[in-house]
Amino acid sequence: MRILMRGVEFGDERTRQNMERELRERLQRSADTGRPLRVYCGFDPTSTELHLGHTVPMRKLRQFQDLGHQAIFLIGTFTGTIGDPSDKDAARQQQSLEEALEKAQAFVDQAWRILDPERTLVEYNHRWLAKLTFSEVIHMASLFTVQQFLARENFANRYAKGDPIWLHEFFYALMQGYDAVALRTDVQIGGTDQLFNLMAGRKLMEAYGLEPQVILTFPILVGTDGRLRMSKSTGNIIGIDERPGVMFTKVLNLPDAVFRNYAELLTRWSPEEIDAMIGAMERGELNPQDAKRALAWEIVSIFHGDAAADRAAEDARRMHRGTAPSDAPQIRLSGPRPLVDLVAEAGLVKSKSEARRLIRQRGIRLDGQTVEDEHAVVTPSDRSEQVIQVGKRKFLRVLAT
RNA sequence: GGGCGGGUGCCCGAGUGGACAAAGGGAGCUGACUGUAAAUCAGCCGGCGUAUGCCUACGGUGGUUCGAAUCCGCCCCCGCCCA
Repeated sequence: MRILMRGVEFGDERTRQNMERELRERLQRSADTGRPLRVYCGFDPTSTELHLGHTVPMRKLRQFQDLGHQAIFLIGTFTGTIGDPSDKDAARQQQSLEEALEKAQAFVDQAWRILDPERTLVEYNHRWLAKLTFSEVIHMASLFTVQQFLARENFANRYAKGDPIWLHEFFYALMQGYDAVALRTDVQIGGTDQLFNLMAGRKLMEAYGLEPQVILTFPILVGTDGRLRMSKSTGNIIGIDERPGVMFTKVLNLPDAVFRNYAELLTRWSPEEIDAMIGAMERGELNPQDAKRALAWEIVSIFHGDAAADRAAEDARRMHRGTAPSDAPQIRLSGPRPLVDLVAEAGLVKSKSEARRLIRQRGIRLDGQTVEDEHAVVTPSDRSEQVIQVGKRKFLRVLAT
């Protein structure tokens, strides 16, 4: 129980007490009857990449798994075509079912970094949501009032600003709620921003004569910018499939202020350890950089193992000295090439113009020497590789063919 | 269905015939400073072998004009008010 409730956050003490009590009762009943609880968390396939933000509820699912319960990894192949308004100021762009299914596959592939494939049920909500009849939808809609929706902060804001609120956005909560009905779940896990949707699930379950699910919500993980929720569309993500070195430096470059948020949501550290570290930082006994180095190691280790974490830490040191990390991309050259073409082709910059710009700003180095000439040419050497560095952290190794 | 106001670069937003790749802000990128953070300062910020050059771009389309983000026609879309 202590493990399962760790990190749970509702923003309301009464809700927390109620949920804790309900969860305790369910666990007891499960122990008595031998029926594992059905625990699920849904993810809309809006990108092809799972990121650290997704892993917070996923790891909670894993904890339930490890206690013998049934984890359901639900992919919002249908809800994902509508778009969740929860974290948005504006409506999300819609996509087709085909696109959603493609991304869903990518999600499943990455999910096994956290979940146990043997004990996970993967579900797709288009299987039941696509079959609902209009009268069923109307019935569900009749259980909620427009005022309840307009009371939600993001809708209220958009309404006040005169921004469009599309009718179909209201249905998002109903659809997600119906997932709980269709799956007959005992527990649903989600971010605190999902509270409204999860509560809609409880309401619908009651209306369908089912016992309402227990809901557990968790704080939102902020992105690399240190302010906004981590999400692909904001571009502030750390993907769980990213190379260990990239993951490591991204964590290292986080603003100091998010240390607690990350430590509590992502690491295996105990609350006591985390408090101790933050206390030491505040007293000036621990350099925040060292704390983040430990955090980076811990996070990389969780997803890629200790060895990869060690290597990433070493690479970060090398990069700081201006030498290429061990996993830097390589390119083979048969003859002299203009530097500008080379870095553009290798994808280190978006365009040749950008490359020229960077040279003018002294942001490109060749073997440690700042490149001064926009027309510089790279000539491959048989003897040794050459290292091109763009900005602080992009490297390219050049070898002769 | 009617009236009014809108649709501009990644986002917000100024711009009502040429000096507009288009003010300003945000985001992003580079450099300095630092702890590889934050803050601050400077620069950059559509593309093109760099060019007082060309291409792409101001909801769509068709016009007017030497010249259109700016004017006109038609169309699409959004907000507010009324029905």
